[in-house]
Amino acid sequence: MTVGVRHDDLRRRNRAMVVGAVRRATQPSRTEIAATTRLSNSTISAISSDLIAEGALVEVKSGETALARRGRPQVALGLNPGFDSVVSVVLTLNQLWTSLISYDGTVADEAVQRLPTMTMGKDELAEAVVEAVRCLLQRGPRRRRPARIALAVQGITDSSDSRLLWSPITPHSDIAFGPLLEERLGIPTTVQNDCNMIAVALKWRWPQRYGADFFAVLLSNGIGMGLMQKGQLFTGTHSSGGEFGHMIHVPHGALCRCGRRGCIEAYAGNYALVRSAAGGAETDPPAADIGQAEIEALADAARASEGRERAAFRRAGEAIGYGMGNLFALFDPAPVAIVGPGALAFDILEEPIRAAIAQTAGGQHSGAISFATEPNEMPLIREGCAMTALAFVDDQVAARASAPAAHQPGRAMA
Amino acid sequence: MTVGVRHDDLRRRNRAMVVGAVRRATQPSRTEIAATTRLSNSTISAISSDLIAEGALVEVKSGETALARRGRPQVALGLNPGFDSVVSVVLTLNQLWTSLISYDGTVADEAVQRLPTMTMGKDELAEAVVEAVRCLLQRGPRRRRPARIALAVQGITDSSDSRLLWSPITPHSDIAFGPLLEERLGIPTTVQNDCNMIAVALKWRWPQRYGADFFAVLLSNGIGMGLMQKGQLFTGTHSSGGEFGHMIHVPHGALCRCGRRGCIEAYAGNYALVRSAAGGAETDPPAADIGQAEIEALADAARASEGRERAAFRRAGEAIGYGMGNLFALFDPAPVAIVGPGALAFDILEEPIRAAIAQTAGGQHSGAISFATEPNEMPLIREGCAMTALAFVDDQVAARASAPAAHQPGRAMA
DNA sequence: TTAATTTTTTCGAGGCTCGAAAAAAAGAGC
DNA sequence: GCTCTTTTTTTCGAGCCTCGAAAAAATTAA
Repeated sequence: MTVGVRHDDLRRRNRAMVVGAVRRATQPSRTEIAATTRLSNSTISAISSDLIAEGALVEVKSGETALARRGRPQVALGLNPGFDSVVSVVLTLNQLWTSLISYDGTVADEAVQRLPTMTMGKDELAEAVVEAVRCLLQRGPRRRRPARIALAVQGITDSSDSRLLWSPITPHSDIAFGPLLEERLGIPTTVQNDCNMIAVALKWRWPQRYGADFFAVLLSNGIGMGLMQKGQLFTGTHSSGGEFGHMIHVPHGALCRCGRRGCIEAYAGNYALVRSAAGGAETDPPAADIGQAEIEALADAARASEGRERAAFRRAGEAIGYGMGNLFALFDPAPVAIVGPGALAFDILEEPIRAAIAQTAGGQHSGAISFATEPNEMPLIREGCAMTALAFVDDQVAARASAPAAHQPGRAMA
Repeated sequence: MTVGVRHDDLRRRNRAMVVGAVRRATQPSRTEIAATTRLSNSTISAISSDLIAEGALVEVKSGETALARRGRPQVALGLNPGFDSVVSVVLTLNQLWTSLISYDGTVADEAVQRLPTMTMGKDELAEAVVEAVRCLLQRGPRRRRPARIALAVQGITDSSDSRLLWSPITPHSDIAFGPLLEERLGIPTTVQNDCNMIAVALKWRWPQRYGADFFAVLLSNGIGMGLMQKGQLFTGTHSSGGEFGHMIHVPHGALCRCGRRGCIEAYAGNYALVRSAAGGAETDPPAADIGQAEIEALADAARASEGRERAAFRRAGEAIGYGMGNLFALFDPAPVAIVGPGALAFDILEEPIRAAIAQTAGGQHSGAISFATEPNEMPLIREGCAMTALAFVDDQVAARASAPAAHQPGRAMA
């Protein structure tokens, strides 16, 4: 913050507080908002009446009177679903999910399609995304153009959240999804890392479990991580950062999908489990796409008896555990969410993970570290993506200095 | 930020901006401050006249007219050295440095003493620090009590910056320096990690080289790191964090001073170099305090010919390089400062460090990463410590709502 | 129907920043 | 030495913003 705070910044921030309070709480009254924001009732009254006049908020007449108390009943405020909308797009290996989200966060429409991402051309892939969004927007009732698109992809995005720098789902690099979608559809677009979206979603869904500090580790074909630190989503300085899966576990170690040697992913990714359980050499080339069934069969075999499968999971757990220990050395220990297909094998992974953490700087707290599992990552990614897009709209709403109110009768001039 | 912005926060922030601008720039004029803060001239005028009335700032009559231009000459504003003072204390293995710093950042007095930190009792050590500060304060001319003490130590501090949780310079853990010094001397005290202070100092000294993002790696008997990310000093959530030296380089690897196996320090710390060059086993117990001369002899031997010494430095560089590569995977690449005695051997370390980084996720930029060396870490630690203490005073100054002005004539009431 | 209670709005006071104008403090030119 | 020009700094009124107190509104309890 090198720049001074001007007078209008104050209003903007307090408007953001009010919108944020309404989004976080479920239909709070003005008095409740005043309590959580610690602003005075008069300020909340002024700001909320502005926001209602602008159409962002609505007074909700709850049919069931919440609590028949004495006194003037509280008036619940809610987000006006029709005020605006956003699009959340999730691009995974061979699949493309699109959702239309109302301003209040409800899903208005949704679509999934298959897409051969690995074999498509660069432009072809980008155009497919444009087309999918266009299709989604055209098939519903006639609506205003959404205010924002958020696109989540596995891989590395740039710091301006507009480009996909690298991803395992496509052989192409540096795809400018942001500028392209903006040009073709006229909608500002951000590109986000999928694991970061998982972290965002976890915080929204279970704010008491996933508070200011936690790790979300995605165990799937690749290994990803999203990290909340001091209440903020952690990102790199030039990119999405947090490339946990490609931290080096063993120098000169197993061959990774990324071409390097000894990455955590090269021990804990699905392809690594298959390679290791099959008794292949660590330098055998990684398989492309492993089916979920194959991994489950491996896990069952590992549960059944000692053998190559169990050893493979042990090596995977060790890689994850040492990696997490290194994270703890940097960030300090925090709760961990194990997300994705790998969560189904967490019963086999937990012991080696904890054993490895105990060997690291985070080790003194090894027993106290809480793990939770969440096998299905897709709903989280979509939800995080939607909330990220909505956060942009909320910022815009907060910044919109009490709208010019042109052609808007019923509003007295001061 | 869950709490609303009230009206007085605005003034507080803008006062902080002005104080900060004066501290950063060298005696700027009001107009220059207005330019850097983007506040209006009237606001700067009002705030700076308040700050002058309160005694924090002074108008500096520079003997040499900076630039004989036409028009009313600018009046330079400076920090009033006599306004307040702070104490910076640096506790290292067997040494204790204390400095009295004026509000303008100049060193008013300074003292060093030897101290057998490894053999002293817990209370004894703490009392020695109290006594050293008391001694420093008593020997000069009679002054007001300093506003703040900042204590820098190698090791891990807690998140409230008041306790030393663990340190290699003493066998004791969890020493409450903060509360103790505050109780005994009546001066609020913060305890800080030494490498974090190095990072702070680098940013103050060479803001263009060490800007918003850089790593400061201390190579000494132990391995430490301070990290600036997005303009902020990086710290853990419960502790000072950033324990680079105790990230695991090789699982089940060499024995570290901390008792664990395979830490980066166990390959790159002074004791590790000596152990490795002597042909000792990786599990040989680490030596306590290695003299600087011994390391320089090792480095000379390594420069002279291929052999065990050169191999030791190569292993050290590899450990550092892989560790930095892992940092780059999380934070993204950034300039690196190699600080401390190890900087003198950087000519031998650079090649293996770069080679290792090239094997990691940060590898694509391996050649572009800039290294700078700074062999003498003590001045940096003391400087960072002083600036940290002064930052607290600046915050207080900013928060002090235009002082009651009691018994202060010559100030018209509005 | 009246009293009590709680929420929400209204209103004036006090602060803060800003732009414009005025004041201040120099050099330039004659 | 005097006036004009230029630049910095201060002054002053306008416009916002938040706050506390009081008023208004909307309900239950008696």
